[in-house]
Amino acid sequence: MIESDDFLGTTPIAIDDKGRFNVPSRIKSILDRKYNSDLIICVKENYLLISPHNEWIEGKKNWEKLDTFDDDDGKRKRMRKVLSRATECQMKSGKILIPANQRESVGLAKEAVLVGMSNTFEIWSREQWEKESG
Amino acid sequence: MIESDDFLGTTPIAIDDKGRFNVPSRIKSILDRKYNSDLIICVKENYLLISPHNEWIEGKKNWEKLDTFDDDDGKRKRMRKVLSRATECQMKSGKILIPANQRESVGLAKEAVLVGMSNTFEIWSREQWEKESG
DNA sequence: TAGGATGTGTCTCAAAGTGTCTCAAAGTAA
DNA sequence: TTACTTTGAGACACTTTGAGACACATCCTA
Repeated sequence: MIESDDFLGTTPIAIDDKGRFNVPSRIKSILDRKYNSDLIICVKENYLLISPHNEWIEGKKNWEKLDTFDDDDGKRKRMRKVLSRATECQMKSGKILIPANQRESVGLAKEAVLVGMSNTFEIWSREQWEKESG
Repeated sequence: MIESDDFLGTTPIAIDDKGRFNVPSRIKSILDRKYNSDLIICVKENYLLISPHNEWIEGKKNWEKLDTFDDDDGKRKRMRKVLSRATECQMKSGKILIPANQRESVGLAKEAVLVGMSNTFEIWSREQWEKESG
């Protein structure tokens, strides 16, 4: 099957009682084909940002250049905020487990939404997503 | 048969109980000849916009690059707006399936209208189309 | 070392998606 | 008109997907 290499679209997902969700088949097939099961989860303002590990490494090449003289109020501050709460994770048995503290950080309950963002994807609680998109 | 390379005209189509429609032969022959079966469906205000995947890739070349740490108000938000409303799909067995949530987004029931728009085409519910064109 | 919280593998069943056939209607050529 | 071809709606059986359930594993702390 010929498919695009981009994460796209909005898919409602259900988070189970252990904090996992089934990776939608469209997303899973892109991970299988273009990347692998290794992922990085970042906590952003009101959603979670999930990158394939390879994409993370790519991005890192850019922000690693940030030198020690950058002032503390700008980008460095934002980076610290994100990196300090980021974790590695893996897709296992077609599912992704979101650690409890990250779920709490963005108020993820059972009903959630996965939003494709080209080379990464985001997980929103349904409430937050309705605010964002509505 | 004289064949144009452009999607043109207005064709009534019937959406079946699973959410598929038969691609009108005029449209199908343009897809077969000039493009292929890979498509992108975008949810617009009150209709769906379907582009051949190639056309989408062309547009994508101009996109901004996203950064893990960028603010959520700027380019990320703009990009999310576009990407979250797009889904890729394929014409299969001469039919296109419109996912349930996209059908709901624009109120597509059984009676619909396909409108050619040169290098893309649109799907309207009959009611919306009558408002738009009438 | 027992018991809770967290994390993992696998199964089931309904819903979503897919391939193919039929038949009547529309279109086309002689 | 008549005979032949193409088209499109519907039917139907099959496959894939995803939510939920459940049993088991691991880790931590008391």
